[in-house]
Amino acid sequence: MAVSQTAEYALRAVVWLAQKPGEPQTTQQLADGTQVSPSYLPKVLQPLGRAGILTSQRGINGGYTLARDPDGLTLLEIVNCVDPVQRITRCPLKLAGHSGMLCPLHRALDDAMAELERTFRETTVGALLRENTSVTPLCDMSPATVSLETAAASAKKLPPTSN
Amino acid sequence: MAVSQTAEYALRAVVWLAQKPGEPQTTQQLADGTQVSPSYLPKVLQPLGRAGILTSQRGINGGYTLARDPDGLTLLEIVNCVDPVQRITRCPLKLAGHSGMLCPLHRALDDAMAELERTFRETTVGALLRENTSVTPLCDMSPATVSLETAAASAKKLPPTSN
DNA sequence: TGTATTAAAGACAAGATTATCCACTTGACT
DNA sequence: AGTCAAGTGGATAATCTTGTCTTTAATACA
Repeated sequence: MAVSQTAEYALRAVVWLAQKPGEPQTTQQLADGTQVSPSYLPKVLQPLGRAGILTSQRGINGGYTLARDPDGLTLLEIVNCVDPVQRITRCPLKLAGHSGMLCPLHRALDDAMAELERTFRETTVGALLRENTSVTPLCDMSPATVSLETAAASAKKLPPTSN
Repeated sequence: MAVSQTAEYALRAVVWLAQKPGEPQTTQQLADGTQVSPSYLPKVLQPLGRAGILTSQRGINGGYTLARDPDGLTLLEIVNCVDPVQRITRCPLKLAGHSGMLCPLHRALDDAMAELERTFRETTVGALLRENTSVTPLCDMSPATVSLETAAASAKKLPPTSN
């Protein structure tokens, strides 16, 4: 039982975008920065676009931009776009007498999902960025890694943009 | 994001068995009672057997029996047998500088998984059975349902055992 | 010892998730 | 308009989860 790959990818992408406000990031840039396959990433981002969490722009200087204030954007909204937290509202066994109420087992399972939901709802992207842990703001760019990544990126095909 | 089918099935089966102490339940009885496919159920139960949560006995009067005291048996142990709660112990992106500590994003994700784990660990099977809700102890047998189920079961092939 | 009953194990099928690729559209900038 | 750089959408493949079936092994009982 884990956060799905797709949800992971979506969260990484949004956090990355939140660190690049006003700079549209191409699929390639996002894929490099978040270590997600560039061919799969668009599939992950499309639901986020439809939900208004990010905007996409085609053509030169296009890419994805965060459309929401990071401080008002919860992790729950993001995961719910791509892999919704499924609450249990009625007994999965269709049993007579379980109309409104859940049996103890499914009550317990739904409580667990509710906890998960709460944790995700209480964390905003903005709050993540402001945490000053020793490691890094997001999940990337310690000095060594940054130089490696940009080296790899420019080696591929990117012009030496200032980044 | 939800509890997997397999984990659901395992939990249903264990709760069912906890309600039938000392009466080995055959795959068919368990499948009827928990509404799990009788051809899939054995696959779900085998890991529970290996973990010592239940015992199985072949032959006449065989079946599955709960091997543990329901009050000492947590939901976490059960789900961990078939669909382990995966904690995040190191950054999924292999980044330099993230040896011991998680970045804020993965810290948050792991916190959510920890909450899930805690909820499951704090609920025992015994506690579920003792809850006296209006619905029923487990997820089954309101009077109407019981008669329907036993009717269906005996219609299939079971001799009119006293049950 | 033989037979009926039951779980165990493994091969296989169906479905969902994850991932790849290509043709197409949009947009910016000559 | 023409051209290049991007995202969009659809078809397809690979992998994992879920489910089925058949054969085998164990157990009880006559």
